[in-house]
Amino acid sequence: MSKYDPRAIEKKWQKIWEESGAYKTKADSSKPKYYVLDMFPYPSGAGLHVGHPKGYIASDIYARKRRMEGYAVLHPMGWDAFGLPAENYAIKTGTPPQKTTDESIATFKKQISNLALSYDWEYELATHAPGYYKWTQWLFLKFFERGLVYKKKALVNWDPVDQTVLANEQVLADGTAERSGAKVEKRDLEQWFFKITDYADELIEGLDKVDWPESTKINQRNWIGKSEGAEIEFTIANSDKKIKIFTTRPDTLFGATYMVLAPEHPLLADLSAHAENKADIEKYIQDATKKSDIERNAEEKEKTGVEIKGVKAINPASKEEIPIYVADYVLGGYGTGAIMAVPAHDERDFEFAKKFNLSVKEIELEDPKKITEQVGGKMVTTYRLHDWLISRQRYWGAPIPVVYDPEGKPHAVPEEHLPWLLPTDVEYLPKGTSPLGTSKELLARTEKLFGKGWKPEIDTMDTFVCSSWYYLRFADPHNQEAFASKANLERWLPVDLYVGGAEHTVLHLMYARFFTKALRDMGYLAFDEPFLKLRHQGLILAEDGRKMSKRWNNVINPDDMVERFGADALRLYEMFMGPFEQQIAWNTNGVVGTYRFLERVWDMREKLAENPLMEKLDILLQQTIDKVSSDIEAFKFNTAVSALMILSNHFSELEQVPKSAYVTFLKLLHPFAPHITHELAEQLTLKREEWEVWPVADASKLTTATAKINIYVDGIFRVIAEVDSRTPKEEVIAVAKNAAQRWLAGREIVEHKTVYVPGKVVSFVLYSPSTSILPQP
RNA sequence: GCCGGAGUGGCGGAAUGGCAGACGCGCACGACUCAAAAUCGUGUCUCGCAAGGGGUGAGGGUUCGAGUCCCUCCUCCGGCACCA
Repeated sequence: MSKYDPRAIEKKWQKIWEESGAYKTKADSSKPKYYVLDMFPYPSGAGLHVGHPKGYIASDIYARKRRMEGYAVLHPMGWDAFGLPAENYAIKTGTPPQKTTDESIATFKKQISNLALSYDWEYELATHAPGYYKWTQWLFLKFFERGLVYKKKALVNWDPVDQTVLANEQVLADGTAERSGAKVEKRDLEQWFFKITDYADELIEGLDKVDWPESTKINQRNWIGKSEGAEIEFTIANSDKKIKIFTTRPDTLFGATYMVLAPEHPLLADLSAHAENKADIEKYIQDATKKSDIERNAEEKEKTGVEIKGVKAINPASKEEIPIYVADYVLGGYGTGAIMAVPAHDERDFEFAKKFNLSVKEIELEDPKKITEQVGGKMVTTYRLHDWLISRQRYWGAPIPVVYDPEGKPHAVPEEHLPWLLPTDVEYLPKGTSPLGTSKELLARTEKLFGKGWKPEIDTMDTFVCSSWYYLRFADPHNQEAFASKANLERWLPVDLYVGGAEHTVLHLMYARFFTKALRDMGYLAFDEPFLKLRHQGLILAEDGRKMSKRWNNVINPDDMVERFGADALRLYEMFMGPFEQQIAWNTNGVVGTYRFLERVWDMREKLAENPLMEKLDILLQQTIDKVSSDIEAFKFNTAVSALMILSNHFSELEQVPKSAYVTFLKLLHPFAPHITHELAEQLTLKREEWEVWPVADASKLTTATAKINIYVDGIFRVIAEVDSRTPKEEVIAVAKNAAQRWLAGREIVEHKTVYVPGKVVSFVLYSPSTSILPQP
């Protein structure tokens, strides 16, 4: 009797699968399609830890089940390859990002291959490949043609030491730059935007159609932040200037006793020119705009502000003159950047009014619509969502395919020049402008194609642009004529199951939905939502309960686990350790548990027999089929594995295991542990069609012939009686009465309160003078 | 502050309103062994010799029956955070 040897088995089968093309995507249009997608990873130099593959294992189990059910399954993997870590590494060492990225991809791919994830590697893609970003740029041009891309000035984080723009992620909570330690400032720069706000309403409504975690839907709705209210103009005394405010409470207009403008408000320069305290105002504005958003939030919520002295606004309802303030508790980026302050009805306004000794006016509420009309305002809808800023003053991204004529007017690079290649002759070290500005080749290329005095755009695109359409490219990743052919898009899209981290509840998932809707409106797609079913995996923490990190020296490498216990035991453990979406600490002893389970499954082949199924075993078998099937669908992998263990434990108790039951068990185990099940199927000389087929439970056998009746007396569970399932009600109650005699003796049953739940419960309620459950007769 | 989610053995966790603690880990004892490991077996919420009682963060409620539903509160985790 040979011992279970995962190393030998797994190596053998991985080789067979690779050579036979076992997981090639079948174009077979006679089969229904199913598209299972993982959020593609950023290939970092550190490699994988055991937490990374958790989602991949789950989606793989799902994909394997679908194949066994007769679907044509698309299950691809790729690389979100552009991004900051590779660039920062280049800055530090001078190694080109192309090189480090390709090395990281090779490492990731090798680690993933050890786990028998059934990807079709012919569908592999990477966003940094010119063959891919050509189409990212092409899509940019389509969005540009349609007016969904525009350029405008925006405030960005500026590092005065490194002389560069920083991403928000590179600014620490105290407002200093992560790299240089300099105090980050805000600068007004020309930036490219995607007009995602055009789709704000549809992005909210579409959420009702998809099977996503409720919390993710709520997060997206909150992020979009739709809010109904009114825009009302306040005139300025002795001036023809007006200030427009947004409010959700026009009914409180009479109570507006002062106004507040955000420090970024465009009218401020004008107003302060007439103010008595011009210098104070300018100083306040300067201090406030210098602070990063993060810093503005990190500060205690103590209100600050300055009055614009000598300038008054007129409340359009009460006609009273009211003071105007600048204060940073009003945000420039929301509504109109100005508010009417109603301290009687708003906590923040009240706090401010208290600090600056402003009057608080109690008022009667008006009808919102009527008062808005009366003062010449209008009802409007405002969103917290802003247009998507996609310019990055960075090297390692897809170049924005735009050139400027000698007058500085932007022009789209014509399609025939795509891919608009990322130059390689650049200085990575930030010098105050985007690294692409240091490329002689890019400038020469631009002048050669467009003429003397033309200049290239030197910003690159946010990497989220690249990942907003990769799920479309997977339908047809090698197409040179289009981002994907119509036929392939129709065949595979939308994604039926999408698995990935909960950290992407807002950005990536919303950008991708925006792309889908915009491309639908351009006629390229025929569906509204890209991801029909979405699930998030929970983090795997280290054994010490902290996040796995080199810093804590607590990282568990999946390669080591595969070496010790095999990929099958690792896969099983990651699914068994707890609810899929929950964050759980790693425990290597748990892998020992699933390894032992597989050992027992292995040893069982020695006691197979062509016996018929006993009724008890048959029922358990059918129940296991039913449970494992529905649990996989519901992403309750932990209880699915548990059900498999229960069946296997039952096999262990038997002298001989009926072969047919064992084969069914192998089918159910197969998506979880593909190597051992293939090996055992081969040893049993099973043909593909005999076992690589998902079993269906025989519903008629799911219920037992005898029912266990729980008997309650006075609300307390007492005893179980077994009866034939078909026994009529009166007879069951009679049996129950008999079984519970001990607790019923000498007491009177309230007959009409005897509860009978078929097949489950008989509950006797007693007359009881002491507790008076019911009124005495 | 607001919006989600969750509190169950020594640990991870299980439980369509119907036997709380499935399954796994750990631990204890036993078998095998010169011995250990591995493996197998038995036990493992708590009080009690037992019959029986108590027990799912706290308190109340609904119900024949509550871990599960409702109310109040506490704690933890995640997200948003002066959004007018």
